[in-house]
Amino acid sequence: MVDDRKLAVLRAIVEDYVSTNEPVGSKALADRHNLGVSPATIRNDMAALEEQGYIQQPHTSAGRVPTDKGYRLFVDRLSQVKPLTGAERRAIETFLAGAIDLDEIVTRTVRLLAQLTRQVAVVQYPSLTRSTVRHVEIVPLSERRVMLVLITNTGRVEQRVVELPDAIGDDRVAHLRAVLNASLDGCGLSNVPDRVADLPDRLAAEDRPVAATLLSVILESLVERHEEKIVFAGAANLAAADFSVGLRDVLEALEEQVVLMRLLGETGDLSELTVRIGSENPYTGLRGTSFVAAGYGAGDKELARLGVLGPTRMDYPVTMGAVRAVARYVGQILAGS
Amino acid sequence: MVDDRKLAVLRAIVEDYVSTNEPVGSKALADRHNLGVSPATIRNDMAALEEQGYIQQPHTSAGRVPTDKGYRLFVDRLSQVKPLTGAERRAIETFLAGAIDLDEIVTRTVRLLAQLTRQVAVVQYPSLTRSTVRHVEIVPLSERRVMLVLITNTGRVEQRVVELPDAIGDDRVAHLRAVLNASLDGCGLSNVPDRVADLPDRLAAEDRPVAATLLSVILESLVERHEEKIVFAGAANLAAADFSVGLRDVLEALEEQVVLMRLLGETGDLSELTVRIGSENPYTGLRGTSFVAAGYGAGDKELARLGVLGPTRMDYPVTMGAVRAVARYVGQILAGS
DNA sequence: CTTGGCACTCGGGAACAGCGAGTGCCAGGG
DNA sequence: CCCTGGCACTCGCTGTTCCCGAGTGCCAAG
Repeated sequence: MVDDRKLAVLRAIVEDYVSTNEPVGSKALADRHNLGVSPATIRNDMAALEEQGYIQQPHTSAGRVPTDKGYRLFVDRLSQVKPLTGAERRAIETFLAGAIDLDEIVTRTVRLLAQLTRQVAVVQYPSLTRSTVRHVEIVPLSERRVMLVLITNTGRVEQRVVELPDAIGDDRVAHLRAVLNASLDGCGLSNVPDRVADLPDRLAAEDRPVAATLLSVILESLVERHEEKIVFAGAANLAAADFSVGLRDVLEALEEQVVLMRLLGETGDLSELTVRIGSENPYTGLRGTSFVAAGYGAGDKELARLGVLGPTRMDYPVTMGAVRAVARYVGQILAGS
Repeated sequence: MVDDRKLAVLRAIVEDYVSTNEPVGSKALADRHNLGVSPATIRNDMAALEEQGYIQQPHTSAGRVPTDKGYRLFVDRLSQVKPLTGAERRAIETFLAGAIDLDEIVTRTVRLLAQLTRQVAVVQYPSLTRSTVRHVEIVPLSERRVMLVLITNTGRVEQRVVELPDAIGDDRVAHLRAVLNASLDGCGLSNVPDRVADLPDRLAAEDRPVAATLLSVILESLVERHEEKIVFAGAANLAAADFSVGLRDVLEALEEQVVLMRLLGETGDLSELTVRIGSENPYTGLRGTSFVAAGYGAGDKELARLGVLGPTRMDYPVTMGAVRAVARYVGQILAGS
């Protein structure tokens, strides 16, 4: 039913369509790829492929265009990820190596990815919930106000000003700091609630109200603040790609954190590439676009995800290569810092 | 030469063109505004206005369209800022009041402004150089690594991991922290270099290498890091405005921090509105757009700027009203927190 | 099963005409 | 001196028509 030659035809159609952006006809196929058969034969195969929903005609008597289903087959069985060139690898390395803090790593990554793929890049900040506490700092601002700073092993820093129920001196601050760090150091963020459950009981009575306030702030705003930060870059590339139709919807989707989270969120294994094509996307405004995502992380733990959004008609092998490579390099940088 | 009636005609042209987005002719003007004169008279005035460069014809025998010079005159002399409605004010207030830290204030502000004006909003983070040190924190991570955290009076937190030349114990960390805070507390960031110039000399010899390292990091990366962070939102509104021409250039400009800085940078007085129209913009990609900016700050110090980017054909009075109002509210929020 | 041939379809571009909004100019009137 | 109505003119826009050619589906022969 779908013999090898039909698959070869489908592959050729996808490749030609991606590079020319025009419906591809049987004759052009026979010319540009040496499939060893005549246009007429190709036509028969194309009819079969259309029958099964892999390709379709925009208008009667125009060439064929791959459907989402066709791209899916192409990605799953007909293509292989194209590795980057040496020059590209070196460029990535030097570009990312210059970053000095987490913010800059993420910013540089997202720009790099956008430039590399000439599409829209999306990067999620390393997830709080999957990282561990490296340090908790309490900074007195005035008698009844302190700043809580939580530092994670991924270099992320969350801070928050807290109003205290009692005035508090420097020595008590130091004590609380020591206690908090003793219980939380190295603790996975998702385990924080368990660890601190009985903390107030183990403190002197006078410390309890303050400690309770601080803990509730830590829990509510630092740990349970699931909303991961997501940034994107390369929106200008959208305008260059010709699909002006729906551009507005795509831009809107990009500014909706919720949509981005759903795009990135449904996670596969670390460094597995996820490709979501056209109507497979979870948001109607993103039909007509495909998303290539990968997880990244230090060591073997996936901390967050990143990806590239572009027209369904994109060069999947190249895009997938770029996404995979960048994900790996970011992982290395994070592990090393 | 430019008598009152001609100005009235110009005003009418701008208003009509803004609301209809079509070149406006003499007859339509006479109908929709009661200028008390006939179309023929208006035609004469329009000829004069065109002669002086305030309006122009896209094609022979089409209506007239304001030029940049025409908009400039309109903004300077023919319009007055339109205050927001009560409902809008309340919406701003409640929306901004919910913000918990600086990041969120800025994020909410930029979205609010984009939504309010249906254009692209640009907000600069409160400038480091104009704020003062509230606290310096040194957090030991390991024997030879510490994290430096600088907290400003605007709630901004800058952090950085530092490798030390010597191993250092907790007590020496505490000492350094105390010394640093003693000299820097309340100090304007631009004065930091002066304040710390002779610090190493006043320390014990064993502390000097470490102190020097820390100070150089503070100076280089925290204080002298002039590059202010700038964010934008509402790019989708660009696609809605019909000027698909040049959209790509505009998007590119928005992703260039440098361009944004130049847009915002040339500052007027606090809470003075700055309007830059079309070709007055410092970047070629932004011809065809206008930018309305205002400074904001806590109290009477301008900390940073924010603004709105849209097509030259924008509703200036309304946009200016929104920008001014949001700038004021953000100032209040910052002052209060 | 493949291939060449052939009639058919239809989107898209070129050429063309008519409409109508808008203009500039001019002569007459307050 | 300025305003006004009238009038001829311009020219972009729209709808129509026509033609071309790429591409197809089908069929009969190898």
